Order: sequence, then C-alpha cells, then structure tokens
Amino acid sequence: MDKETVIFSKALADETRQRILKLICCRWLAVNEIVAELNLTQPTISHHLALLREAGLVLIRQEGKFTYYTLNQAHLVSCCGRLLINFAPQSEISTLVQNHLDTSTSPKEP
Amino acid sequence: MDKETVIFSKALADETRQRILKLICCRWLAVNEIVAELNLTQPTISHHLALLREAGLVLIRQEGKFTYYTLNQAHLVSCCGRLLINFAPQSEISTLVQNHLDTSTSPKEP
DNA sequence: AGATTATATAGATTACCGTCTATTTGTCAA
DNA sequence: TTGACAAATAGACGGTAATCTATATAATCT
Repeated sequence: MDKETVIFSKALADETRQRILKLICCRWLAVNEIVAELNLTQPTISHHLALLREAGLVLIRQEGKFTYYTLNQAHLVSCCGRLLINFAPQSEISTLVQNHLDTSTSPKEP
Repeated sequence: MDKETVIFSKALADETRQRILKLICCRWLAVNEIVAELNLTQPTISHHLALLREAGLVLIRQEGKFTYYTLNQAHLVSCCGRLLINFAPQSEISTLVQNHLDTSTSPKEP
C-alpha cells in the first residue's frame, strides 16, 4: 500500500490548508502574513502549517523572528504523479508523468 | 476557492478508500467481491463507495442483483491536473497537463 | 534588563469520520 | 409467493481533527 499518497491526500483534505497552500504557492510568506489573509487565529494557522510540514509540502526559512513558508512544488508534483500512476495507469497523462518523474529525479546526461 | 480539489482530496484521504480504488482501478468489481478482498464489513464498504460516488470517482453499473463499480480514471486525471495547475503552476509538468486536459476535453479535429 | 512582537505548544471543546450491528430494499430462483 | 442473497441505509460508538484560549519560547528593540 502506498502510504505516501494517503498522507498527501490527508494534508490536502481541508479547505483551510488548500487556501494556505494557494497563498504560499509561488512566494515566501511569514506566518503573520498568512494569518492576516485568512480569518483564523494564529495558533490555528500554526497548527495547519505543522501538518503541511510533516507531509513535506512546505519549505521553511527562518529569518530573525520571522518564519517564512513556501509551497514545496517538487513534492506536490511527485505525489500527484504517484496518484496518477497508481490510479490512472491507462491514461495517456500517466506515461507523460512517468517519463517526467524519471528524468527529473535522475542526474542530467553529460 | 477550488472546492472540487478539496472534495477530491477528502475522498482520497483514507487508506481504505485508496485500497478500494486500487482494486477497481482497471476492472469492474461487485460490492461483495470488494468486501471479500478487504477485511471489513459490507456496510463499511458500501459507505466508502457512497463517498467515492459523491466525489465522482467511481462509475457504477447495475446487473441483476449485483452492483459493479470501477474507478473513473478520467475524473481522477482531471482532479490531479487541477491540483498541479493550482499548486505547481511553475512546474514543467503543469504545462503538459494543461495541454493534455485542453485537448482531451475539446472535440476532435475533423 | 525589560517590553514587545513572532511563532509554537498545550489543553479544552466541538464536530466530523470510520466502523460496527441491525434493518430495509431490491432481485432472483424455486 | 416465499426464501435467499446483494446492497444500501439507519443509528450507535469511539477516535480523530479543526478551532479556540492561554501560555511558553525566542528574537528584537529601547
């Protein structure tokens, strides 16, 4: 059983977490900036960020008293790819993904 | 907010449901056949199948007193694609998926 | 050092979810 | 029509998870 895809799906299975991921998709945001965007308390946001961190879905950078988060796109791509390969092996897209994951994880040709 | 990706993720956010999807990935199985494979009661399996049905992840065919289920690969591909486009727009794979979804949902050229 | 701000953690509460047993509904065969 | 089997639904129960308030930890500023 592919446990990783279950962990991944659980991490995404909440509207608040998807809103957070959308916010930090292509940029680094500090926790208080995320709090300012969503209508929730700071501990709630920290809780969700901890879950996302455990799922490997965020990258973290500490800077002074600020902690910046951004979405780990590579891991998300890898997990979506595994879902496609596991559950849609007959789809054309799966072979595309398969090739992509192969070439993007192996070292470059000389 | 993309509600569909939340519904999709919730549907996958359980090990039992992923095991069911794996079983019915490329074939039609009756409920009692699924029950026989997993170590759970028939109502539990029916409950999960209902959730998967509401998420659009299964196709259903009635035949006499048997009800056959199979994984709806097209819908799974579409949802994974939306995850990638939403959350990994900078990834190479996203443009591949984008093109794939465009061409596979529009009518064929004459 | 003390005050202030940023974030994480602890603990409580409430709602939701996975599973079970019991029952209902629907289909077929005798 | 009755009996047997397939599947869905109802209701109960225990566990998990989302949110909050309160507090702890850590860094910065005066």
